[in-house]
Amino acid sequence: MNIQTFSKLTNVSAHTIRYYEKIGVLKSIERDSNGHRYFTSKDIDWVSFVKRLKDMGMPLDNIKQYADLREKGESTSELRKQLLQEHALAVEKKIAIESLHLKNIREKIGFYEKIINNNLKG
Amino acid sequence: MNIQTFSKLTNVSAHTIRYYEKIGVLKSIERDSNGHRYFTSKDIDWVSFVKRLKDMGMPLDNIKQYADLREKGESTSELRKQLLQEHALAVEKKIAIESLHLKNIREKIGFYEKIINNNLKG
DNA sequence: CTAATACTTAGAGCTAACTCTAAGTCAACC
DNA sequence: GGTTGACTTAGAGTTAGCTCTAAGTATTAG
Repeated sequence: MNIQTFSKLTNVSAHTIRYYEKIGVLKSIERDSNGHRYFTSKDIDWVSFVKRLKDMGMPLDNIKQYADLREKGESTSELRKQLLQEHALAVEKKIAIESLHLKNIREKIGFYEKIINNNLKG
Repeated sequence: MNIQTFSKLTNVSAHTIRYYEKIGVLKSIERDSNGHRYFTSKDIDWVSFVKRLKDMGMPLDNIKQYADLREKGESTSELRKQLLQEHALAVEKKIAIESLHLKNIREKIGFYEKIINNNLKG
């Protein structure tokens, strides 16, 4: 498929796709006789995975590292696993912190409810 | 206290504190006869709250809105409560999404473990 | 009195992650 | 055969949130 179709299927703009290729997050994208990129379903899988990592707050730099390892083949499985494990831990911490903040905000909301109730009464 | 002391106590750089004042996130910071800012414990409380909102992913623009309402006094309590409630909901959604992603990543890690075990076995 | 230090301001610079522009090539339709 | 439209590239521009610089004033220490 061409870049437009790929862009629609992945929900990533053509600009961003070229950018990802430039910085090495997308690798070995093939070209046709015109020099136009063409994409396969494997590329869709990879971009979906990249999006997941991004959504979890992994910077593109780290994602690129992962992509570099992936390119080197199966011997890097252990390293890639480690990268994911480190990130999973970081996400767990983030969720824990956010939950704590959420609790604090809920308390603040409770505080506002008291004020508002008192105003209504008094 | 002066900006350096305040910076140390809040863990926010003096540059950032001036920036926050400039964009309206910090308001009514008083000045001494030299025109130097001086801060009180109330300012510490407010900056701590700002940091909490930021840590939960609220953009400075929204925090400024909140600060604007706060400046107008108690009549804006209901609006501020609403702002917080909206954000609390957004954070809940974010946590839910991150938890789902985490689950997916854990699956991927399990997949790597299988590959690595198979390789060891031969 | 001079040097060091803390503050002031306006505004430039930085980083991440895009996002867009300009200039150009190439194929396809009428 | 011209023009429309999709693609190409290098590189500039954008946004958020800082972060730093330059130029200047005021206080303090020796």
